[in-house]
Amino acid sequence: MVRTDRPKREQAILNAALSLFVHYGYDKTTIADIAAKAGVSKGAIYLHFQSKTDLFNALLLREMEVYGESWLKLIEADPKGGTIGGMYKNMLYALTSSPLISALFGQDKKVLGNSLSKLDYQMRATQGQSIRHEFIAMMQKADAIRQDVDPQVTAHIMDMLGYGLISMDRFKAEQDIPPLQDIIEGIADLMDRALTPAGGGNSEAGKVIIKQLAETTRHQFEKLEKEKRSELT
Amino acid sequence: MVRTDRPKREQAILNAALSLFVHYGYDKTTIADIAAKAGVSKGAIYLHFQSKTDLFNALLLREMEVYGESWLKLIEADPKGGTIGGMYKNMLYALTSSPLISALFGQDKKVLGNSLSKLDYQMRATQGQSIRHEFIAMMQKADAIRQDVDPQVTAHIMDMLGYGLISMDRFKAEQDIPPLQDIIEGIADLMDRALTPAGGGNSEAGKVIIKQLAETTRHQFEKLEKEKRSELT
DNA sequence: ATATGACCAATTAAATTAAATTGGTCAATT
DNA sequence: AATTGACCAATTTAATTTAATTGGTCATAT
Repeated sequence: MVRTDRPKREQAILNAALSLFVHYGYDKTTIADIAAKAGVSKGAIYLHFQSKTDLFNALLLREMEVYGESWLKLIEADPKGGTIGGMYKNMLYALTSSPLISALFGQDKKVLGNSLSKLDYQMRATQGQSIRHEFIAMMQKADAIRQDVDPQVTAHIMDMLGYGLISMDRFKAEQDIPPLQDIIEGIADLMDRALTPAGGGNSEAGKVIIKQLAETTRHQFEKLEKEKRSELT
Repeated sequence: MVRTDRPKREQAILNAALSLFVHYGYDKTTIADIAAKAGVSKGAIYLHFQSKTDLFNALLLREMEVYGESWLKLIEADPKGGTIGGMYKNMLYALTSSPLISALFGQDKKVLGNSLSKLDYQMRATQGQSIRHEFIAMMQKADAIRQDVDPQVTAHIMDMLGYGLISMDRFKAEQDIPPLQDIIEGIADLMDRALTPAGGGNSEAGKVIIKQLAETTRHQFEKLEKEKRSELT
């Protein structure tokens, strides 16, 4: 059939790949599996992607864009989006809504497999995802975070919580972990109480910075992926 | 030599085992290694311990006692030991000062190896170590923690931070991690600010509960180990 | 033009065998 | 009575071979 439009089928392939990668991991998922699930032939995959790695990269790029977009949307919609707790909450929600990004962030060996974990994917994820202390400093300058906290330490603690959120299941039994939503809300509350300046701080200025961060992060992701793609030609 | 007194040599063996286990892991450490390092013969090890597993259990028991003791000592000495942040800080300090307990708590595969991780060591460590929500509830009753926090969630967040503290190095590069002490102090500060009731709360009552907790934990450890030892006879 | 799937080289996994290590014992020694 | 270290069965690790899988191609079909 000549009528199948390419973009649509490309998305179908990526959708198939996403669910298979997340479920069975990169290594255990074969091109044939993806083709079958997407309802196309094996050869067709190679009409869209140069290689399996390239396919994974493309998927990652798409998911990162989804992640960035959903984060931005949450920020826009949230009246409390300008506080540090609100910002963090939205980030975590966005993060947990994307299983692939979560897997990357949590360095899920099962999903990443061996061929991929050797590459610097988790490094890129870490760089892209972890809270930069410069951001905390900016929030301080805008009076959205108390002046007397150490940006480095605060950023690191936030990283710890992000990491813990998606990898505590390796450590605790499922039934001992409260619902994800409750944890996220709890963390946000904790952050707000501990880090908001006396008097409430400047939530409006905070929102501007946060939106900036979300956009920068998104661009960073795109750039990283574009680079990777071209370098693998 | 008949003159070597048993307790002293037993400690020497445990000391040797500790450093070797932490350095090379359980599997890669042989009885012969331990004997050599402790300056005794291989056979002598079996004059003190029934098996390698038994030796490990004995070591664990000793280290848990050290941990419990050092925690209690820190609580006693700390004028702020009655606040939730102070309590947590002391717990983390005690934890990080014991490499074996840390390895267990962080489920360090390298240290625990394969033969041990199959056993329920980490489960026991988790049970013994993680913050019980009942404790949070007690602190609330004593007005040492705000009434309107969810004990389950709060306990879990504290677990996340404890876990993150000793396993973030798997995730972030060494140079991106602030000094341990700074992180611990930062967490303690965060906890205090977010969880202390308006007006400061009742720090004295808190201290009593915390001391109770430390002692209970210690007893729990002992009981668990004693059980394990007898059951392995 | 597009799409397919049989086909292949190359990698990976499984099975098999051989070699080395090690937890634990005990006769000999002090 | 206490301690040792050579010794052994049993398990682990390493090496080797064999079998299966899979990423990627391309002649053929639509």
